[in-house]
Amino acid sequence: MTPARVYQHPETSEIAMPKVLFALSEPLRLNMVRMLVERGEVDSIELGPELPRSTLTHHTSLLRESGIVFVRAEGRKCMIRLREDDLEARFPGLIQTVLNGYPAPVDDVDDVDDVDDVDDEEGA
Amino acid sequence: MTPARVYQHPETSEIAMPKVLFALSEPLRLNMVRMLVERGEVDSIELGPELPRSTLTHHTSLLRESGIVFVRAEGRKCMIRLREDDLEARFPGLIQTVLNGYPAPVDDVDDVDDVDDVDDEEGA
DNA sequence: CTGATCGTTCGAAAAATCTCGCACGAAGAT
DNA sequence: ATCTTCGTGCGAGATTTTTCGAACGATCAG
Repeated sequence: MTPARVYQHPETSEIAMPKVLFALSEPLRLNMVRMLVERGEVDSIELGPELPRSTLTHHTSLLRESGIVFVRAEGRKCMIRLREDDLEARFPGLIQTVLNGYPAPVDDVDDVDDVDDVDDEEGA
Repeated sequence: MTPARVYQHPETSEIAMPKVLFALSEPLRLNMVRMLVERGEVDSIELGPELPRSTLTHHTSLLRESGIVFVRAEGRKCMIRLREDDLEARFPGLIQTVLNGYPAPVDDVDDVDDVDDVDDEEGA
């Protein structure tokens, strides 16, 4: 099992607030982060099934390089998950605070799984 | 006393998370926000004494248009303050969470008192 | 009034970012 | 082996952002 593709990740201490905020400042990436919070580790393609592959790689790379997500290769595909512990250690409450202030797009209604590992509700 | 310059501000409900995050994603502007939290309302020039005026206007305008600050003309100069209540109502805890994760530059030593509380009276 | 200072706007130039087609190597299926 | 699918890197083009000088009106001191 030699990992074919190796991904570079910043150390926890290297994660910088401006880079993280910039990564989160795009609705596309912010929705990706929300999905990661809700679903845990996901196949990269789930983050943007209708995006061109090179575009998707661009956004996932940016999320990875800013320290928001951890990426690992599994066979052909790559699995992506939020660096929850690292982010929580470095910027406590940030992700939750941001997501609370950014309503999920209503057009996404296909997640009917019992996903209540995330805490509490969103108002309005 | 007709206000010479009038500034457009987004309604509280119009303040959008992506725009706010983008505005905060630049160290320059993030430091401005920190100063606003610490000092309350300040003369715009205090936010960047060494910046060209047009550059300063650019950044303060961006902060204003994203809903982060309130700007008012007073004589020749313009006074800027954080929209604390509006931001807190819309994105509870966001500003504090972000600033907590972004250490102040040690370069700046003219900081008077230690920053322990921020929700206090700081009026001029 | 004159002169100085301030913030804004315009314009242009530079830098960064975003999008996406294409070719390539790696991995799985047959 | 071949064929297909996947992610990545490259390159180009488009869009956005950043910077800052110059000109202008407004304000204040004299």
